[in-house]
Amino acid sequence: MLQSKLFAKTRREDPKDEVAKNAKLLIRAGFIHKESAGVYAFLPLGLKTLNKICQIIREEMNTLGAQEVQLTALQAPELWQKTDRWSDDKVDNWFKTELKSGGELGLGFTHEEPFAAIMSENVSSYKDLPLAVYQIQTKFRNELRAKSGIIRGREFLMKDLYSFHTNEKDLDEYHLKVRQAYENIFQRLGIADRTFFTFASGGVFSEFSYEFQTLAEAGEDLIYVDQEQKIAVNKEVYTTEVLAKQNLDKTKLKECQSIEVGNIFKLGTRFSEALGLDFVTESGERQPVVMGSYGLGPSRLMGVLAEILSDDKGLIWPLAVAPMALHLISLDQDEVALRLLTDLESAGIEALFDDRAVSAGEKFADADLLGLPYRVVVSAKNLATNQLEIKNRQSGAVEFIPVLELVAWAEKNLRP
RNA sequence: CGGGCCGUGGUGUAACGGCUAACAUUCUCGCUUUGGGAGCGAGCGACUCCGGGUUCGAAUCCCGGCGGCCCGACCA
Repeated sequence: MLQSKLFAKTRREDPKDEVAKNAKLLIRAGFIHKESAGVYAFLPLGLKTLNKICQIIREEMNTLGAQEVQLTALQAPELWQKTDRWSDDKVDNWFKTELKSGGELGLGFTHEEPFAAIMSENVSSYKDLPLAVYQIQTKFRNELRAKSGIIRGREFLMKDLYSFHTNEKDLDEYHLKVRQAYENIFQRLGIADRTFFTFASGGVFSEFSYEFQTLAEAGEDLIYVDQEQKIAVNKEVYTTEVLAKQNLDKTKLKECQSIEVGNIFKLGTRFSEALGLDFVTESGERQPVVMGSYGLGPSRLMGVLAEILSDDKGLIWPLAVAPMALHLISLDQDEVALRLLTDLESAGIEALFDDRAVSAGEKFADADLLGLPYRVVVSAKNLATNQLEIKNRQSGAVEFIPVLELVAWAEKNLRP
């Protein structure tokens, strides 16, 4: 695609109303637009990256056998009153609105209730279980204080998976599978080595909940990491008792700042009992369904990537989620570059060609800021020896290849 | 929700209570230039967040509102 036509302009300076690195960089690079505190729009490049993150999550969810659905953001009070989560005293981050026809609706901040309710229409026998459904949907939370750019917004994208089982044991087994799927996702996103399965407070549902915490200086959470076992304990449950229970040696733990990128809750029968979600067993008894829920925030993940994979010049996207793989820069060699772009695109390789009439320095600076994985320079100097220069944004490594081999190089190096 | 700081062209900043609100950048046009945000010239672009007050006179002082950021609290 031609950069001159791209609806996104880079900025030279940091926005004054942001402190978080992820927001500063994403705004400067034209990936997102700030609408108000904690509310961000996704522009073409940002949306491409967000969609790629979603697609990776989707593939792993589908591999698990979960089915994708889309529930509504608008929520009627009745369901939530049954589980005692409608009142502002119980849940303080609802966005609620009056209906002109009378009555009230809220914007969903999570979806245990509607999922349990829908399932009660579809599950009646042990033969219907187990079952897992998920959605990737915008969630709304009326945070008292939004902060950290797109890492903690009032409107954000969330993948929420819910599983339904006949018994706890089945839930436990499924929980391990989801855990593996999450590990796969973090692997593909390039943050697996710094992301830890973490024990956290179970809140009202159970003794523990489980989180996935990614180490980052900008993190809001404090966790205690056991590097060998790749396990951590959130500060909120960091007690001698818990450590003993999880077989963790206090002297081996390291205190780290981190960002919660995913979570798993064993819900048990809290929601199914309240909402009448039950099934008939083989022996003809009626029992409540056992539920689990599993969250993952695509937009937050994007913020985390911006936060930890960037440098002082700008963003650095891993190939798997970069809006495009290649950034073509022409130094007064637009014709050749344009032909290369056409060749790449007809081979199905996404590239951005900086065809703007600006100085070389500005093109380089912007390429660094946008952070596409590879920068290809087409210049008279290189063409004199019939070569192109390819620079890896992350490692800084430079290689030269014959002009005619660009597509072959791309097919070899840019395919997942 | 408590505490602190702050709201000036698209962006980033400046301006003692007093001239036509200044500078840089972006943008437009022309020239020039192309290996790290190059140069010259000419332009476009702001009722200084909103409402009230003090004053001969308010971007500037006072009050209220709204908005932003940070610390804390909160965070299925």
